[in-house]
Amino acid sequence: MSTTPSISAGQTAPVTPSPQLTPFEAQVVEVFTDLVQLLGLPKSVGEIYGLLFATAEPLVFAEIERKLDLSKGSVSQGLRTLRELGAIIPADPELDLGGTHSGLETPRATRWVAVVELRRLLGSLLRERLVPYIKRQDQRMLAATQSLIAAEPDLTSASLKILQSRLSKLETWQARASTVLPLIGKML
Amino acid sequence: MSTTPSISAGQTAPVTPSPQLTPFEAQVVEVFTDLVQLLGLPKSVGEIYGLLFATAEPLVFAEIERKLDLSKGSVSQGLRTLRELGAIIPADPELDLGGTHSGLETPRATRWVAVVELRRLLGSLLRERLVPYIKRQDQRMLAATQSLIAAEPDLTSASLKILQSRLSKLETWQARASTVLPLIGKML
DNA sequence: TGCAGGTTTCAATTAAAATTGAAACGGTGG
DNA sequence: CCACCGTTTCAATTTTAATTGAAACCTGCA
Repeated sequence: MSTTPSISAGQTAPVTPSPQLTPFEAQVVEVFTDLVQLLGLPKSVGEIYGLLFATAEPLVFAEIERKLDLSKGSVSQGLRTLRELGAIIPADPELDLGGTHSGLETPRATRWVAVVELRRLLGSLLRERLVPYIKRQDQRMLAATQSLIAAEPDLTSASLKILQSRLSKLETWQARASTVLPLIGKML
Repeated sequence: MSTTPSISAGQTAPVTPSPQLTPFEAQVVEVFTDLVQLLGLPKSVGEIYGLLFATAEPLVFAEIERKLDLSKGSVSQGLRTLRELGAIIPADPELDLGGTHSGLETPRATRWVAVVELRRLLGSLLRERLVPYIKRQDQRMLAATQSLIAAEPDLTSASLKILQSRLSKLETWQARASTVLPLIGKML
């Protein structure tokens, strides 16, 4: 499976050593490491997703570890994150059903595949990251409003007016976000 | 090191010192530090914008520095970022027009105000961050496609099919993004 | 019960940002 | 030309986040 590796001299891959990756895999991995950093996730998460995206067959833990030259810790953590985001799924349904039908069954490793449907990815991103964020902000806005009320006597009425209008603007943003985002999630 | 932060004797304010801020200001600042970290910008940028958002009158460099207890460097860098994002503007139009009509004019400091219109903020965020990002990704996708073509002989035709379909899916994402985002920008 | 992969945990380490502060840079009025 | 004020620059530092690797933890099997 490995194309002739070890680029050796010539083009030293600079930032991304990509030791065990084909050029194609390396390119795709780069696409996703970049995307993932835009989203504020660790690079390793992008590498793992990128590798799975660039690979037709499912991969197991150990292959990911080897091809990307990552530690077990990173792979474990990265797979967990991607699983939680719904960006990867086990290739084999959880079935135990077939029974213990062979002698050479060692507890086989989970084989992972990338979820490549944009709607699913965006959907869970919204659900997992934006929605909790908005919840947090709602709390904060409430607190801010109360602080403003408490401060009232200390402000000129002109300032108060302005600040009130800004706060209400913020609340509008919030409201818009918390109605629009779930909607988008549904629409995808 | 420090497993436990070792509270020791210091009465130094802990995580959120907010030394010179009213409770209201502190709350609003928190809202924006959080938002800004979601966007992958430095915290200080959120603090500065939050302070300006929470203040009815324009503020000058020195006041920001003092109220947020930031270094000159951070304030300068933060103001620059916010300016570039179109999130703040000078309160006083750049006018020199009136002429040098007074004797007590020291080179006055720029007074900054927050831009509070969501559409403007989102618009420039799209323009300044997402659009350049998409440009970069376009490049990468091209490279990836070429790599795949180059690798063709090394792949089973089944794998090749799958990878080609994934790539084209990626390209679709890209295309959608690069048409939809500018559109959104306009619509705001 | 013991063993053998496979995976997770978590303190220590390393890498990556962000922040600082001192020095340099205008530009303006004296 | 000089001295001053507001601002920017940038190397050094600090802070924060990601990565590592060894040990613990399953779980099914013999």
